[in-house]
Amino acid sequence: MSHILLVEDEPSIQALVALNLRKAGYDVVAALDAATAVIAVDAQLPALVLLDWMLPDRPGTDLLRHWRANARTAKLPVLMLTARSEEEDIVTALDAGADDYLTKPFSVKELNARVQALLRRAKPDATTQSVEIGRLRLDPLTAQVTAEGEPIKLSPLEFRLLHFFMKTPNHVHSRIRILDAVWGDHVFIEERTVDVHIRRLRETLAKHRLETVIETVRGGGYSFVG
Amino acid sequence: MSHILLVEDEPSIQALVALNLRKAGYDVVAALDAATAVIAVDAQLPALVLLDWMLPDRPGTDLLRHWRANARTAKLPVLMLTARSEEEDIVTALDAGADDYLTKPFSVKELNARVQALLRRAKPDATTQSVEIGRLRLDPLTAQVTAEGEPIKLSPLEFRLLHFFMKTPNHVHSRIRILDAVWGDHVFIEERTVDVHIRRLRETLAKHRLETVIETVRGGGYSFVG
DNA sequence: CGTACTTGTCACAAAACCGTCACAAACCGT
DNA sequence: ACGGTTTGTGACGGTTTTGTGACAAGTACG
Repeated sequence: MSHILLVEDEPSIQALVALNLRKAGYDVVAALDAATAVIAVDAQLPALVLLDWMLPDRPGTDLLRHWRANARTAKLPVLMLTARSEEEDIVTALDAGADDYLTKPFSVKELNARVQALLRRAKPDATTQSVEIGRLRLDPLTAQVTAEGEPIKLSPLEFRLLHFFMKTPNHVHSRIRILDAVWGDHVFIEERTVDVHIRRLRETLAKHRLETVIETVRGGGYSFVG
Repeated sequence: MSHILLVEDEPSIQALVALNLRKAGYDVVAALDAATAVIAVDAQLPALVLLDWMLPDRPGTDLLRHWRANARTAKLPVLMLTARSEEEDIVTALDAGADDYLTKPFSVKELNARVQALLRRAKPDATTQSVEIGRLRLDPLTAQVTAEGEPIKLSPLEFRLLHFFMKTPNHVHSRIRILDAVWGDHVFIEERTVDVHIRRLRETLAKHRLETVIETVRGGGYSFVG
């Protein structure tokens, strides 16, 4: 369920990489230029960015520096894609704050390996790690939720919502925080919509004798009790 | 209430936005150009600035950079208003340090939502440190109170009240002080209302064999004994 | 196309909460 | 013991917050 942003202006490469990453189970958002990439990151912080060295509107390193300078995106894992393996380029890339680089042409296998490595390294915060609390188990990789082995069917949004709660059990989250984390920073959504989705989630969980896991904290928000 | 500075040179938009914000209960100060805005911020730091992209004397981004460079105004939440949704502009705006942006034309509803979100996000975190006194434990992060592990259910107000007492045990607090700290500085509430909530709190705590933790100090107020 | 599913929003219902009052009880100095 | 003052308590009405059912728009998919 990891969110990957691919910033690449060459359509053939973009298609190839996106296809492979999707096949590997990642959620891929593509951007053709730096401006689009900034907006995409702004809307939802991806787990990883694949960033092409050459972009039509701005050098990739420039964009990278921009992200590094911003607190919210400072630790965003970035894998740079460089056309040639010129050492100078690589130095510049790492200097700008790239976590890793890959020179074209690269094999699909190598790409996947690097991506996985970066995601794993960047995750003390388990986003690909499955979470298990009480009788509930949620696996982001396979997008499955089970209660004592029995699968529970959830909509994508409900899944993200539940995942968010299970990542920090017993913590109270305000509706604003929930919106930011589950929907994305820049969405324009009614706070009360959270309530509705909480209800739907509760309803589904209740079918598996889990009616008490999500608790209302009046005036504060909701929390997962475990 | 919250003080908002609106920097916008077009009278029609200024009037519209100001009207709506005032109706929403904000205290709005308007500036027609960058120079006036600087003076206004200098005079009183607003809780939020709505900054137009195009100003007669200076670009809005320029003004924003000026603020960001100054310690006093560095963390001032700024919501930029851009005329067109040109991605280029948005990038520049965020680059200059805008906290959010809004493209004209925008709905009143959306404006309010963004303003509210920014103000809420800017609010300093409430104390998240948990307090433990005797058999009682209060954790603001999870909004839970427990007596030897047993959860105690409290209303939001009771929670804040208890938290206040536990932060300074064995301290006598007058009703006025309690009102200021728990209800807020300038509320118009009967002093005796404190008594009622103390009673309710005591009642709940009594169920957990904690009937003696809140003591009455005749003529002085109440105190938490620990 | 049509169908099933997802998602955001609304309007109303239900529940919880809060402030206040009136009166009872406790306290204090004399 | 007494009058005045302070505090405790039960009850009540109004307000705020949350739950819920319904609906419409959008999406995916055959």
